Amino acid sequence: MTDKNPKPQDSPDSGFINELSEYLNFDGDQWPDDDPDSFVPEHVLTQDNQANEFGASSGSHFEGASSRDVGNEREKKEVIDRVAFKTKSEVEILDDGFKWRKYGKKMVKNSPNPRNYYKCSVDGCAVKKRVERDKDDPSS
DNA sequence: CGAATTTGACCAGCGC
DNA sequence: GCGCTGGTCAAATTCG
Repeated sequence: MTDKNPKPQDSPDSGFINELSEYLNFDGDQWPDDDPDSFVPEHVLTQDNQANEFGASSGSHFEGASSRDVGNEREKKEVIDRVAFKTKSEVEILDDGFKWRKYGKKMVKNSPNPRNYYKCSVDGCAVKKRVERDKDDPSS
């Protein structure tokens, strides 16, 4: 963890900020391949085959920051952290420990399902989230 | 009453 | 240069 936190201050909410660091931890080079369900919110663990999805077939859907090959100050402040992962759940709002407020919805041609845009509504948290259903797996 | 959600419109970037 | 797609904002509405 280096500069993952948008606001590395000693605010009273540094408690969940610290939690955020743990969630962003898998953006680095150490993906929990041996323990894919370690970063899965317990709320998602409603099925029994979800853990298998993470380590079996969906393990190649992870994409780290795209600004790695640049090696310059190109967009280091714009693209701080970009993590893509697939979860299997009936609900779109996964409780990562934060409050997500929906601010937009868009229909994408890539998928018959609408894409939702969420923003962290917690004070000091400027994280944005893009959530869309898998066209092959509406539950994902 | 306040906060969250919804939906449409607007803007920017990219491809042709 | 124009059109298209994706992303964000803002006003109105709904729910707690």
